[in-house]
Amino acid sequence: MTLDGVFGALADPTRRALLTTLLEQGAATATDLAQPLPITRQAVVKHLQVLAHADLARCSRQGREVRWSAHPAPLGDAAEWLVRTGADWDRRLGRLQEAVSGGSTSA
Amino acid sequence: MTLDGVFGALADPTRRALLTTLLEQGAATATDLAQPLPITRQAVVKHLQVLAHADLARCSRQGREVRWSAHPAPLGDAAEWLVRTGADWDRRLGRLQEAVSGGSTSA
DNA sequence: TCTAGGTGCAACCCTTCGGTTGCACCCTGT
DNA sequence: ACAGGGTGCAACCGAAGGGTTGCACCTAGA
Repeated sequence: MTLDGVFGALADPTRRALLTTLLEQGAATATDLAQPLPITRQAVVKHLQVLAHADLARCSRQGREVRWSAHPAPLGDAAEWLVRTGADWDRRLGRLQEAVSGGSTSA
Repeated sequence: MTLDGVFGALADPTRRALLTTLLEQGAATATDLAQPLPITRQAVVKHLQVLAHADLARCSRQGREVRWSAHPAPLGDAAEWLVRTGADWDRRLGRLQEAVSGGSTSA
């Protein structure tokens, strides 16, 4: 899994909105998704392709329509990275506090 | 808190590396951070400024040096967004499975 | 005081990104 | 068959991103 792709995809508010919309509605076409937005269908397609490149969205053709759906599994990997990084810091902070306020004066 | 800034800052592998380095080493100057990297000190400074803009890093002047340190609190907010979004999807998937394989045929 | 190391600022380059437009293509329904 | 809606592709544009270089400034230390 590529953290670059996932974080990069989530960095854009329009893409986060598209992702949540897909999660709420289950599946939709680019045309449908573009309608309430102030941008073109083509722009939405580009955003969806970015999401797809991060494996956060997938598309399947049905007749002349292309239905997009969310695939939030990589969110878990990204969350894991965040929590692990933050947890490491918490542990380090805990050790630092121990060292500062702990029993022995020496570090 | 701005998810744009945090996710955007984490989208770059160099910035993630800088962040983890700061978390491991506690604090460092831009010159120190740039030394093992194949990029210029100025590039590192720009990356650190991006991290600072997302409130993921902070700097303080000490004499003629500027020491940078990590501030991973926003990671928790970003992780919360990820988990919440993923959890929503899990609940929806659970309901869908109930509707498909559950007792009553109507949704 | 003078030298050297660390920093900040500004200009510049090339690439990527977000977005638009125009057009060709294909599927659907009458 | 044919009109219409949905899609894909390509070109184009302005802005932002990542990176570099050059130089001025300031602080520490001899």
